[in-house]
Amino acid sequence: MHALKVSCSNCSLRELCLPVGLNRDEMAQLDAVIRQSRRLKRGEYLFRSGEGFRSLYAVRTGYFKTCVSSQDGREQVTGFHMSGELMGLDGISSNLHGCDAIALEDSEVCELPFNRMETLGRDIPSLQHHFFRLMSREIVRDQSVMLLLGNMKAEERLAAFLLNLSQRLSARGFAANDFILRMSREEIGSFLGLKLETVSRTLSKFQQQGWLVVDHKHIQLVKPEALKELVAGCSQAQH
Amino acid sequence: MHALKVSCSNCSLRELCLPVGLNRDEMAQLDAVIRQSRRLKRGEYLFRSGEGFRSLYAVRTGYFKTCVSSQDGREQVTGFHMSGELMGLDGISSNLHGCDAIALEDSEVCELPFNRMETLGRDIPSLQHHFFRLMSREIVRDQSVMLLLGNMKAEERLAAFLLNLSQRLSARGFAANDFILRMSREEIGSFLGLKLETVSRTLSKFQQQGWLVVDHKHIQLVKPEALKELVAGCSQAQH
DNA sequence: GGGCTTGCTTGATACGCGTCAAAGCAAGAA
DNA sequence: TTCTTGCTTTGACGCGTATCAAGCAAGCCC
Repeated sequence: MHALKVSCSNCSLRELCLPVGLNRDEMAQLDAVIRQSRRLKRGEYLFRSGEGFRSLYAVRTGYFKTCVSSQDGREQVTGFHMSGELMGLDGISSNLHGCDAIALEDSEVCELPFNRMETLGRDIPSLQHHFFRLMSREIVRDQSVMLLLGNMKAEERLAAFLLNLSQRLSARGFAANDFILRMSREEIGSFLGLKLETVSRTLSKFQQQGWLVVDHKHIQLVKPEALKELVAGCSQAQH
Repeated sequence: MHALKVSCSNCSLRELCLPVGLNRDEMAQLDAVIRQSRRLKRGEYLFRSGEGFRSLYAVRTGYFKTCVSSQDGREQVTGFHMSGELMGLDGISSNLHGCDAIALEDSEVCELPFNRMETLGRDIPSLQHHFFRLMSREIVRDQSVMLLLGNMKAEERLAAFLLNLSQRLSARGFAANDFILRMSREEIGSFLGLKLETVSRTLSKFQQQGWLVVDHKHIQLVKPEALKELVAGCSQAQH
Protein backbone atom coordinates (compact mmCIF):
# COMPACT_ATOMS: atom_id res chain seq x y z
CA MET A 1 0.00 0.00 0.00
CA HIS A 2 1.56 3.26 -1.11
CA ALA A 3 -0.27 5.57 1.26
CA LEU A 4 0.19 9.11 0.09
CA LYS A 5 0.85 11.65 2.79
CA VAL A 6 -0.51 14.60 0.88
CA SER A 7 -2.07 17.34 2.92
CA CYS A 8 -5.78 17.50 2.31
CA SER A 9 -8.16 20.02 3.72
CA ASN A 10 -11.19 17.79 3.63
CA CYS A 11 -10.06 14.44 4.85
CA SER A 12 -6.81 13.92 6.61
CA LEU A 13 -7.24 10.18 6.49
CA ARG A 14 -7.90 9.92 2.81
CA GLU A 15 -4.65 8.09 2.35
CA LEU A 16 -6.14 5.23 4.30
CA CYS A 17 -9.37 4.83 2.41
CA LEU A 18 -8.05 5.89 -0.98
CA PRO A 19 -4.44 4.81 -1.23
CA VAL A 20 -4.12 5.28 -4.96
CA GLY A 21 -1.15 6.57 -6.83
CA LEU A 22 -2.59 9.86 -7.94
CA ASN A 23 -0.65 12.81 -9.37
CA ARG A 24 -1.08 16.36 -8.16
CA ASP A 25 -3.73 17.22 -10.69
CA GLU A 26 -5.83 14.13 -10.05
CA MET A 27 -5.51 14.79 -6.35
CA ALA A 28 -7.00 18.22 -6.85
CA GLN A 29 -9.92 16.78 -8.80
CA LEU A 30 -10.58 14.33 -6.00
CA ASP A 31 -10.40 17.08 -3.42
CA ALA A 32 -13.03 19.00 -5.32
CA VAL A 33 -15.42 16.07 -5.10
CA ILE A 34 -15.01 15.12 -1.47
CA ARG A 35 -17.47 17.06 0.61
CA GLN A 36 -16.93 18.77 3.89
CA SER A 37 -16.78 16.29 6.66
CA ARG A 38 -19.75 15.74 8.90
CA ARG A 39 -19.72 15.37 12.68
CA LEU A 40 -21.98 13.01 14.56
CA LYS A 41 -22.66 12.57 18.23
CA ARG A 42 -22.64 9.20 19.87
CA GLY A 43 -25.81 7.29 19.01
CA GLU A 44 -26.62 9.45 16.01
CA TYR A 45 -27.54 7.80 12.70
CA LEU A 46 -25.33 8.53 9.71
CA PHE A 47 -27.95 6.96 7.47
CA ARG A 48 -30.84 4.58 7.84
CA SER A 49 -31.91 1.53 5.90
CA GLY A 50 -34.36 2.59 3.21
CA GLU A 51 -33.14 6.15 2.88
CA GLY A 52 -32.09 7.37 -0.54
CA PHE A 53 -28.48 6.59 -1.36
CA ARG A 54 -26.31 9.45 -2.59
CA SER A 55 -22.92 9.09 -0.96
CA LEU A 56 -20.43 6.76 0.54
CA TYR A 57 -18.92 7.74 3.86
CA ALA A 58 -15.39 7.25 5.10
CA VAL A 59 -14.76 7.32 8.82
CA ARG A 60 -12.26 10.04 9.75
CA THR A 61 -12.42 9.72 13.50
CA GLY A 62 -14.60 7.75 15.84
CA TYR A 63 -16.41 4.50 15.50
CA PHE A 64 -19.52 3.17 13.79
CA LYS A 65 -21.64 0.07 13.60
CA THR A 66 -23.76 -0.92 10.63
CA CYS A 67 -26.73 -3.20 11.10
CA VAL A 68 -29.73 -4.71 9.37
CA SER A 69 -33.01 -5.39 11.14
CA SER A 70 -35.69 -7.98 10.59
CA GLN A 71 -39.36 -7.08 10.59
CA ASP A 72 -39.90 -8.41 14.10
CA GLY A 73 -37.06 -6.30 15.37
CA ARG A 74 -34.12 -8.67 15.60
CA GLU A 75 -30.96 -6.77 14.84
CA GLN A 76 -27.88 -8.09 13.14
CA VAL A 77 -24.76 -5.96 13.39
CA THR A 78 -23.00 -6.43 10.05
CA GLY A 79 -19.82 -4.61 10.95
CA PHE A 80 -17.86 -2.21 13.11
CA HIS A 81 -16.04 0.56 11.29
CA MET A 82 -13.06 2.63 12.34
CA SER A 83 -11.00 5.36 10.74
CA GLY A 84 -10.33 4.97 7.06
CA GLU A 85 -13.10 2.46 6.49
CA LEU A 86 -15.91 2.96 4.05
CA MET A 87 -19.64 2.61 4.68
CA GLY A 88 -22.64 2.59 2.39
CA LEU A 89 -21.47 0.31 -0.42
CA ASP A 90 -24.65 -1.72 -0.09
CA GLY A 91 -26.70 1.28 -1.18
CA ILE A 92 -25.42 1.34 -4.75
CA SER A 93 -27.46 -1.61 -5.95
CA SER A 94 -30.90 -0.14 -5.34
CA ASN A 95 -30.15 3.53 -4.73
CA LEU A 96 -31.40 2.95 -1.19
CA HIS A 97 -29.29 2.36 1.86
CA GLY A 98 -29.53 -1.28 2.90
CA CYS A 99 -28.50 -0.90 6.51
CA ASP A 100 -28.34 1.55 9.38
CA ALA A 101 -25.06 3.24 10.25
CA ILE A 102 -24.81 4.50 13.83
CA ALA A 103 -21.99 6.33 15.58
CA LEU A 104 -20.71 4.45 18.63
CA GLU A 105 -18.97 7.59 19.88
CA ASP A 106 -18.64 11.18 18.75
CA SER A 107 -17.33 10.79 15.23
CA GLU A 108 -16.49 12.47 12.00
CA VAL A 109 -16.90 11.20 8.46
CA CYS A 110 -16.14 12.52 5.02
CA GLU A 111 -18.81 12.25 2.41
CA LEU A 112 -18.04 10.90 -1.06
CA PRO A 113 -20.89 11.68 -3.48
CA PHE A 114 -21.10 8.47 -5.43
CA ASN A 115 -22.16 9.84 -8.82
CA ARG A 116 -19.23 12.18 -8.89
CA MET A 117 -16.82 9.51 -7.73
CA GLU A 118 -18.10 7.29 -10.49
CA THR A 119 -17.56 9.99 -13.11
CA LEU A 120 -14.13 10.74 -11.76
CA GLY A 121 -13.30 7.06 -11.95
CA ARG A 122 -13.66 7.21 -15.71
CA ASP A 123 -10.98 9.87 -15.93
CA ILE A 124 -8.69 8.33 -13.34
CA PRO A 125 -8.41 4.59 -14.01
CA SER A 126 -6.50 3.88 -10.84
CA LEU A 127 -9.32 5.45 -8.85
CA GLN A 128 -11.90 3.31 -10.62
CA HIS A 129 -9.81 0.24 -9.97
CA HIS A 130 -9.44 1.16 -6.35
CA PHE A 131 -13.20 1.36 -5.94
CA PHE A 132 -13.65 -2.08 -7.41
CA ARG A 133 -11.04 -3.35 -5.00
CA LEU A 134 -12.75 -1.73 -2.03
CA MET A 135 -16.06 -3.32 -2.90
CA SER A 136 -14.41 -6.66 -3.46
CA ARG A 137 -12.67 -6.40 -0.12
CA GLU A 138 -16.04 -5.90 1.53
CA ILE A 139 -17.30 -9.08 -0.14
CA VAL A 140 -14.26 -10.97 1.13
CA ARG A 141 -14.84 -9.64 4.63
CA ASP A 142 -18.47 -10.72 4.49
CA GLN A 143 -17.44 -14.19 3.44
CA SER A 144 -15.20 -14.55 6.44
CA VAL A 145 -18.05 -13.42 8.69
CA MET A 146 -20.20 -16.14 7.13
CA LEU A 147 -17.50 -18.67 7.95
CA LEU A 148 -17.50 -17.37 11.51
CA LEU A 149 -21.29 -17.46 11.91
CA GLY A 150 -21.72 -20.77 10.15
CA ASN A 151 -18.93 -22.84 11.61
CA MET A 152 -17.37 -21.45 14.76
CA LYS A 153 -18.17 -21.95 18.43
CA ALA A 154 -18.64 -19.07 20.84
CA GLU A 155 -15.04 -19.06 22.07
CA GLU A 156 -13.68 -19.16 18.57
CA ARG A 157 -15.93 -16.33 17.46
CA LEU A 158 -14.95 -14.07 20.29
CA ALA A 159 -11.25 -14.83 19.91
CA ALA A 160 -11.45 -14.09 16.19
CA PHE A 161 -13.27 -10.86 16.94
CA LEU A 162 -10.73 -9.66 19.47
CA LEU A 163 -7.80 -10.52 17.24
CA ASN A 164 -9.41 -8.76 14.31
CA LEU A 165 -9.93 -5.64 16.40
CA SER A 166 -6.39 -5.84 17.70
CA GLN A 167 -4.98 -6.12 14.20
CA ARG A 168 -6.97 -3.19 12.85
CA LEU A 169 -6.07 -0.99 15.79
CA SER A 170 -2.38 -1.71 15.51
CA ALA A 171 -2.56 -0.99 11.76
CA ARG A 172 -3.67 2.50 12.80
CA GLY A 173 -0.83 2.98 15.22
CA PHE A 174 -2.68 2.07 18.41
CA ALA A 175 -1.62 -0.55 20.89
CA ALA A 176 -2.46 -4.01 19.67
CA ASN A 177 -2.92 -5.58 23.10
CA ASP A 178 -4.52 -2.87 25.17
CA PHE A 179 -7.67 -1.22 23.96
CA ILE A 180 -11.13 0.06 24.78
CA LEU A 181 -14.18 -1.62 23.33
CA ARG A 182 -16.40 0.97 21.75
CA MET A 183 -19.45 -1.26 21.65
CA SER A 184 -21.61 -2.98 24.26
CA ARG A 185 -21.64 -6.70 24.98
CA GLU A 186 -24.99 -6.85 23.25
CA GLU A 187 -23.59 -5.31 20.07
CA ILE A 188 -20.65 -7.69 20.08
CA GLY A 189 -23.11 -10.54 20.53
CA SER A 190 -25.28 -9.33 17.71
CA PHE A 191 -22.29 -9.21 15.40
CA LEU A 192 -21.08 -12.67 16.44
CA GLY A 193 -24.48 -14.36 16.51
CA LEU A 194 -24.37 -14.77 20.29
CA LYS A 195 -26.34 -13.46 23.26
CA LEU A 196 -24.77 -10.84 25.47
CA GLU A 197 -24.58 -13.24 28.40
CA THR A 198 -22.52 -15.64 26.30
CA VAL A 199 -20.15 -12.84 25.34
CA SER A 200 -19.75 -11.88 28.97
CA ARG A 201 -19.22 -15.44 30.14
CA THR A 202 -16.71 -16.15 27.41
CA LEU A 203 -14.72 -13.04 28.26
CA SER A 204 -14.69 -14.16 31.88
CA LYS A 205 -13.51 -17.59 30.81
CA PHE A 206 -10.64 -16.09 28.82
CA GLN A 207 -9.73 -14.01 31.83
CA GLN A 208 -9.76 -17.02 34.16
CA GLN A 209 -7.38 -18.76 31.80
CA GLY A 210 -5.07 -15.80 32.02
CA TRP A 211 -5.37 -14.97 28.35
CA LEU A 212 -6.60 -11.43 28.88
CA VAL A 213 -7.74 -8.92 31.48
CA VAL A 214 -11.22 -7.48 31.27
CA ASP A 215 -12.13 -4.29 33.08
CA HIS A 216 -15.49 -3.24 31.73
CA LYS A 217 -14.70 -1.98 28.23
CA HIS A 218 -10.98 -2.04 28.77
CA ILE A 219 -9.34 -5.16 27.33
CA GLN A 220 -5.73 -6.20 27.72
CA LEU A 221 -4.55 -9.16 25.72
CA VAL A 222 -2.04 -10.96 27.91
CA LYS A 223 -1.58 -14.07 25.81
CA PRO A 224 -2.67 -13.19 22.30
CA GLU A 225 -0.89 -16.36 21.10
CA ALA A 226 -3.42 -18.42 23.01
CA LEU A 227 -6.25 -16.67 21.20
CA LYS A 228 -4.46 -17.14 17.90
CA GLU A 229 -4.05 -20.81 18.56
CA LEU A 230 -7.76 -21.06 19.28
CA VAL A 231 -8.73 -19.55 15.93
CA ALA A 232 -5.87 -21.04 13.93
CA GLY A 233 -7.80 -24.07 12.82
CA CYS A 234 -11.12 -22.44 12.10
CA SER A 235 -9.92 -19.31 10.34
CA GLN A 236 -9.93 -19.11 6.61
CA ALA A 237 -7.27 -21.18 4.90
CA GLN A 238 -4.51 -19.23 3.17
CA HIS A 239 -3.37 -20.45 -0.20
CA MET B 1 -34.91 -4.33 -15.68
CA HIS B 2 -34.77 -3.70 -19.39
CA ALA B 3 -33.41 -7.06 -20.45
CA LEU B 4 -32.21 -6.81 -24.01
CA LYS B 5 -33.00 -9.74 -26.21
CA VAL B 6 -30.12 -9.20 -28.58
CA SER B 7 -28.67 -12.27 -30.19
CA CYS B 8 -25.20 -12.94 -28.91
CA SER B 9 -22.95 -15.68 -30.08
CA ASN B 10 -20.98 -15.87 -26.88
CA CYS B 11 -23.50 -15.72 -24.12
CA SER B 12 -27.17 -16.19 -24.67
CA LEU B 13 -27.99 -15.18 -21.13
CA ARG B 14 -26.07 -11.96 -21.13
CA GLU B 15 -29.29 -10.05 -20.78
CA LEU B 16 -29.63 -11.50 -17.33
CA CYS B 17 -26.25 -10.71 -15.94
CA LEU B 18 -25.68 -7.53 -17.92
CA PRO B 19 -29.06 -5.88 -18.43
CA VAL B 20 -27.71 -2.51 -19.44
CA GLY B 21 -29.14 -0.21 -22.04
CA LEU B 22 -26.38 -0.56 -24.60
CA ASN B 23 -26.54 0.55 -28.22
CA ARG B 24 -25.51 -1.65 -31.12
CA ASP B 25 -21.96 -0.41 -31.18
CA GLU B 26 -21.40 -0.81 -27.46
CA MET B 27 -22.91 -4.24 -27.71
CA ALA B 28 -20.34 -5.18 -30.31
CA GLN B 29 -17.52 -3.95 -28.10
CA LEU B 30 -18.83 -6.04 -25.26
CA ASP B 31 -19.12 -9.08 -27.50
CA ALA B 32 -15.50 -8.69 -28.43
CA VAL B 33 -14.48 -8.86 -24.80
CA ILE B 34 -16.57 -11.76 -23.63
CA ARG B 35 -14.68 -14.95 -24.13
CA GLN B 36 -15.88 -18.22 -25.49
CA SER B 37 -17.89 -20.01 -22.92
CA ARG B 38 -16.39 -22.85 -20.97
CA ARG B 39 -18.04 -26.15 -20.15
CA LEU B 40 -17.61 -27.98 -16.88
CA LYS B 41 -18.64 -31.41 -15.73
CA ARG B 42 -20.37 -31.97 -12.45
CA GLY B 43 -17.92 -31.71 -9.58
CA GLU B 44 -15.33 -29.81 -11.62
CA TYR B 45 -13.73 -26.67 -10.17
CA LEU B 46 -14.22 -23.43 -12.12
CA PHE B 47 -11.58 -21.82 -9.93
CA ARG B 48 -10.00 -22.43 -6.56
CA SER B 49 -9.28 -20.19 -3.63
CA GLY B 50 -5.77 -18.81 -3.96
CA GLU B 51 -5.56 -19.09 -7.74
CA GLY B 52 -4.72 -15.98 -9.70
CA PHE B 53 -7.73 -13.87 -10.53
CA ARG B 54 -8.22 -12.84 -14.13
CA SER B 55 -11.88 -13.12 -14.94
CA LEU B 56 -15.38 -13.06 -13.62
CA TYR B 57 -17.67 -15.86 -14.68
CA ALA B 58 -21.35 -15.73 -15.48
CA VAL B 59 -23.35 -18.93 -15.31
CA ARG B 60 -25.00 -19.70 -18.65
CA THR B 61 -26.46 -23.07 -17.82
CA GLY B 62 -26.16 -25.36 -14.85
CA TYR B 63 -25.49 -24.74 -11.23
CA PHE B 64 -22.56 -23.82 -9.02
CA LYS B 65 -21.65 -23.51 -5.39
CA THR B 66 -18.97 -21.23 -4.01
CA CYS B 67 -17.33 -21.99 -0.71
CA VAL B 68 -14.54 -20.99 1.63
CA SER B 69 -12.63 -23.47 3.78
CA SER B 70 -10.94 -23.11 7.11
CA GLN B 71 -7.50 -24.53 7.78
CA ASP B 72 -8.86 -27.51 9.66
CA GLY B 73 -11.13 -28.35 6.76
CA ARG B 74 -14.52 -26.95 7.79
CA GLU B 75 -16.31 -25.79 4.70
CA GLN B 76 -18.71 -22.88 4.46
CA VAL B 77 -20.81 -22.71 1.31
CA THR B 78 -21.16 -18.99 0.61
CA GLY B 79 -23.67 -19.25 -2.19
CA PHE B 80 -25.43 -21.26 -4.87
CA HIS B 81 -25.40 -19.76 -8.35
CA MET B 82 -27.72 -20.31 -11.26
CA SER B 83 -28.00 -18.94 -14.78
CA GLY B 84 -27.22 -15.27 -15.16
CA GLU B 85 -25.42 -14.97 -11.86
CA LEU B 86 -21.86 -13.78 -11.52
CA MET B 87 -19.03 -15.44 -9.62
CA GLY B 88 -15.53 -14.32 -8.72
CA LEU B 89 -16.15 -10.77 -7.48
CA ASP B 90 -14.20 -11.56 -4.33
CA GLY B 91 -11.04 -12.03 -6.37
CA ILE B 92 -10.71 -8.41 -7.41
CA SER B 93 -9.41 -7.17 -4.08
CA SER B 94 -6.23 -9.22 -3.96
CA ASN B 95 -5.96 -10.53 -7.52
CA LEU B 96 -6.46 -13.97 -6.03
CA HIS B 97 -9.67 -15.91 -5.93
CA GLY B 98 -11.03 -15.96 -2.40
CA CYS B 99 -13.23 -19.02 -2.68
CA ASP B 100 -13.74 -22.22 -4.60
CA ALA B 101 -16.36 -22.42 -7.33
CA ILE B 102 -17.60 -25.93 -8.11
CA ALA B 103 -20.14 -27.11 -10.67
CA LEU B 104 -23.04 -28.96 -9.07
CA GLU B 105 -24.05 -30.37 -12.45
CA ASP B 106 -22.73 -30.22 -16.00
CA SER B 107 -22.59 -26.49 -16.60
CA GLU B 108 -21.49 -23.73 -18.90
CA VAL B 109 -20.13 -20.31 -18.04
CA CYS B 110 -19.00 -17.31 -19.98
CA GLU B 111 -15.75 -15.72 -19.00
CA LEU B 112 -15.45 -11.96 -18.54
CA PRO B 113 -11.80 -10.88 -18.44
CA PHE B 114 -11.87 -8.32 -15.69
CA ASN B 115 -9.18 -5.95 -16.96
CA ARG B 116 -10.91 -5.59 -20.28
CA MET B 117 -14.32 -5.13 -18.64
CA GLU B 118 -12.81 -2.43 -16.47
CA THR B 119 -11.38 -0.63 -19.48
CA LEU B 120 -14.63 -0.96 -21.35
CA GLY B 121 -16.46 0.48 -18.37
CA ARG B 122 -14.60 3.74 -18.84
CA ASP B 123 -15.96 4.07 -22.36
CA ILE B 124 -19.44 2.86 -21.52
CA PRO B 125 -20.62 4.56 -18.31
CA SER B 126 -23.76 2.47 -18.02
CA LEU B 127 -21.60 -0.64 -18.06
CA GLN B 128 -19.37 0.73 -15.34
CA HIS B 129 -22.40 1.63 -13.28
CA HIS B 130 -23.85 -1.79 -13.79
CA PHE B 131 -20.73 -3.41 -12.44
CA PHE B 132 -20.86 -1.30 -9.33
CA ARG B 133 -24.47 -2.31 -8.90
CA LEU B 134 -23.66 -5.99 -9.30
CA MET B 135 -20.97 -5.83 -6.64
CA SER B 136 -23.23 -3.90 -4.34
CA ARG B 137 -25.98 -6.45 -4.83
CA GLU B 138 -23.56 -9.16 -3.75
CA ILE B 139 -22.84 -7.19 -0.56
CA VAL B 140 -26.57 -6.87 0.12
CA ARG B 141 -27.02 -10.57 -0.41
CA ASP B 142 -24.18 -11.33 2.00
CA GLN B 143 -25.78 -9.10 4.63
CA SER B 144 -29.02 -11.02 4.43
CA VAL B 145 -27.09 -14.28 4.82
CA MET B 146 -25.50 -12.82 7.95
CA LEU B 147 -28.96 -12.02 9.28
CA LEU B 148 -29.96 -15.60 8.56
CA LEU B 149 -26.89 -17.16 10.19
CA GLY B 150 -26.90 -14.79 13.13
CA ASN B 151 -30.54 -14.68 14.09
CA MET B 152 -32.69 -17.42 12.61
CA LYS B 153 -33.61 -20.86 13.87
CA ALA B 154 -33.24 -23.99 11.76
CA GLU B 155 -36.84 -23.95 10.48
CA GLU B 156 -36.63 -20.30 9.55
CA ARG B 157 -33.34 -20.79 7.75
CA LEU B 158 -34.59 -23.65 5.68
CA ALA B 159 -37.86 -21.92 4.83
CA ALA B 160 -35.98 -18.80 3.77
CA PHE B 161 -33.67 -20.94 1.67
CA LEU B 162 -36.49 -22.74 -0.11
CA LEU B 163 -38.40 -19.54 -0.80
CA ASN B 164 -35.28 -17.87 -2.13
CA LEU B 165 -34.67 -20.78 -4.48
CA SER B 166 -38.30 -20.77 -5.54
CA GLN B 167 -38.22 -17.07 -6.30
CA ARG B 168 -35.02 -17.26 -8.34
CA LEU B 169 -36.26 -20.24 -10.32
CA SER B 170 -39.55 -18.61 -11.16
CA ALA B 171 -37.69 -15.45 -12.24
CA ARG B 172 -36.01 -17.69 -14.82
CA GLY B 173 -39.26 -19.13 -16.09
CA PHE B 174 -39.22 -22.36 -14.12
CA ALA B 175 -41.97 -23.59 -11.85
CA ALA B 176 -41.87 -21.81 -8.51
CA ASN B 177 -43.35 -24.65 -6.47
CA ASP B 178 -41.92 -27.78 -8.03
CA PHE B 179 -38.20 -28.12 -8.43
CA ILE B 180 -35.15 -30.31 -8.10
CA LEU B 181 -32.49 -29.52 -5.55
CA ARG B 182 -29.13 -29.46 -7.23
CA MET B 183 -27.17 -29.76 -4.02
CA SER B 184 -26.89 -32.35 -1.26
CA ARG B 185 -28.33 -32.02 2.23
CA GLU B 186 -24.84 -31.49 3.49
CA GLU B 187 -24.27 -28.56 1.12
CA ILE B 188 -27.57 -27.00 2.13
CA GLY B 189 -26.55 -27.42 5.74
CA SER B 190 -23.16 -25.88 5.15
CA PHE B 191 -24.77 -22.85 3.55
CA LEU B 192 -27.34 -22.49 6.35
CA GLY B 193 -24.99 -23.18 9.24
CA LEU B 194 -26.71 -26.48 10.08
CA LYS B 195 -25.76 -30.13 10.05
CA LEU B 196 -27.16 -32.36 7.33
CA GLU B 197 -29.26 -34.29 9.82
CA THR B 198 -30.98 -31.10 10.90
CA VAL B 199 -31.73 -30.22 7.29
CA SER B 200 -33.20 -33.66 6.73
CA ARG B 201 -35.27 -33.58 9.91
CA THR B 202 -36.57 -30.11 9.18
CA LEU B 203 -37.61 -31.08 5.67
CA SER B 204 -39.43 -34.07 7.14
CA LYS B 205 -41.14 -31.80 9.64
CA PHE B 206 -42.33 -29.48 6.88
CA GLN B 207 -43.65 -32.49 5.01
CA GLN B 208 -45.51 -33.81 8.06
CA GLN B 209 -47.19 -30.45 8.38
CA GLY B 210 -48.33 -30.69 4.80
CA TRP B 211 -46.35 -27.68 3.69
CA LEU B 212 -44.35 -29.50 1.04
CA VAL B 213 -43.60 -32.90 -0.43
CA VAL B 214 -40.05 -34.21 -0.38
CA ASP B 215 -38.98 -37.00 -2.68
CA HIS B 216 -35.21 -37.14 -2.47
CA LYS B 217 -34.09 -34.03 -4.39
CA HIS B 218 -37.53 -33.32 -5.75
CA ILE B 219 -39.37 -30.64 -3.76
CA GLN B 220 -42.96 -29.57 -4.21
CA LEU B 221 -44.11 -26.59 -2.22
CA VAL B 222 -47.73 -27.28 -1.33
CA LYS B 223 -48.29 -24.40 1.06
CA PRO B 224 -45.67 -21.79 0.23
CA GLU B 225 -47.75 -19.28 2.24
CA ALA B 226 -46.98 -21.27 5.37
CA LEU B 227 -43.27 -20.99 4.68
CA LYS B 228 -43.63 -17.30 3.95
CA GLU B 229 -45.42 -16.79 7.22
CA LEU B 230 -42.61 -18.56 9.02
CA VAL B 231 -39.96 -16.23 7.59
CA ALA B 232 -42.10 -13.09 7.56
CA GLY B 233 -40.97 -11.89 10.94
CA CYS B 234 -37.31 -12.73 10.68
CA SER B 235 -36.63 -11.62 7.13
CA GLN B 236 -35.07 -8.26 6.47
CA ALA B 237 -37.35 -5.30 7.09
CA GLN B 238 -38.43 -3.38 3.98
CA HIS B 239 -38.49 0.36 4.17
C1' DG C 1 -27.86 -61.06 -9.18
C1' DG C 2 -24.63 -59.80 -5.17
C1' DG C 3 -22.08 -56.54 -2.96
C1' DC C 4 -20.38 -52.15 -2.75
C1' DT C 5 -20.78 -47.06 -2.27
C1' DT C 6 -23.17 -42.83 -1.50
C1' DG C 7 -26.70 -40.08 0.30
C1' DC C 8 -30.71 -39.76 3.16
C1' DT C 9 -33.70 -40.57 7.16
C1' DT C 10 -34.60 -41.45 11.82
C1' DG C 11 -33.77 -42.30 16.72
C1' DA C 12 -31.23 -41.75 21.19
C1' DT C 13 -28.34 -38.98 23.69
C1' DA C 14 -25.22 -35.11 24.80
C1' DC C 15 -23.95 -30.52 25.19
C1' DG C 16 -23.54 -25.66 24.05
C1' DC C 17 -25.79 -21.75 24.20
C1' DG C 18 -30.19 -19.29 25.07
C1' DT C 19 -33.41 -17.85 28.52
C1' DC C 20 -34.81 -16.17 32.83
C1' DA C 21 -33.67 -14.11 37.04
C1' DA C 22 -31.05 -11.73 40.53
C1' DA C 23 -27.52 -8.95 41.94
C1' DG C 24 -23.33 -5.92 41.29
C1' DC C 25 -21.29 -1.80 39.59
C1' DA C 26 -20.46 2.76 37.42
C1' DA C 27 -22.26 7.17 35.87
C1' DG C 28 -25.42 10.69 36.12
C1' DA C 29 -29.54 13.27 38.07
C1' DA C 30 -32.06 15.12 41.82
C1' DT D 1 -25.61 11.95 49.43
C1' DT D 2 -29.31 8.94 47.51
C1' DC D 3 -31.88 7.36 43.84
C1' DT D 4 -31.95 6.35 39.28
C1' DT D 5 -30.63 4.02 34.89
C1' DG D 6 -28.04 1.25 31.92
C1' DC D 7 -24.71 -2.18 31.39
C1' DT D 8 -22.48 -6.25 33.05
C1' DT D 9 -21.75 -10.46 35.58
C1' DT D 10 -23.15 -14.78 37.35
C1' DG D 11 -26.13 -18.73 38.35
C1' DA D 12 -29.82 -22.22 37.38
C1' DC D 13 -32.32 -24.36 34.05
C1' DG D 14 -34.19 -25.78 29.50
C1' DC D 15 -34.30 -25.97 24.61
C1' DG D 16 -32.43 -26.65 20.08
C1' DT D 17 -29.21 -28.47 17.51
C1' DA D 18 -24.99 -31.47 17.20
C1' DT D 19 -23.31 -35.93 17.64
C1' DC D 20 -23.33 -40.79 17.33
C1' DA D 21 -25.29 -44.67 15.38
C1' DA D 22 -28.28 -47.72 12.81
C1' DG D 23 -30.99 -48.71 8.92
C1' DC D 24 -32.73 -47.89 4.26
C1' DA D 25 -32.95 -46.81 -0.76
C1' DA D 26 -30.80 -45.96 -5.15
C1' DG D 27 -27.10 -46.35 -8.25
C1' DC D 28 -23.04 -48.67 -9.90
C1' DC D 29 -19.57 -52.18 -10.83
C1' DC D 30 -18.25 -56.75 -11.10
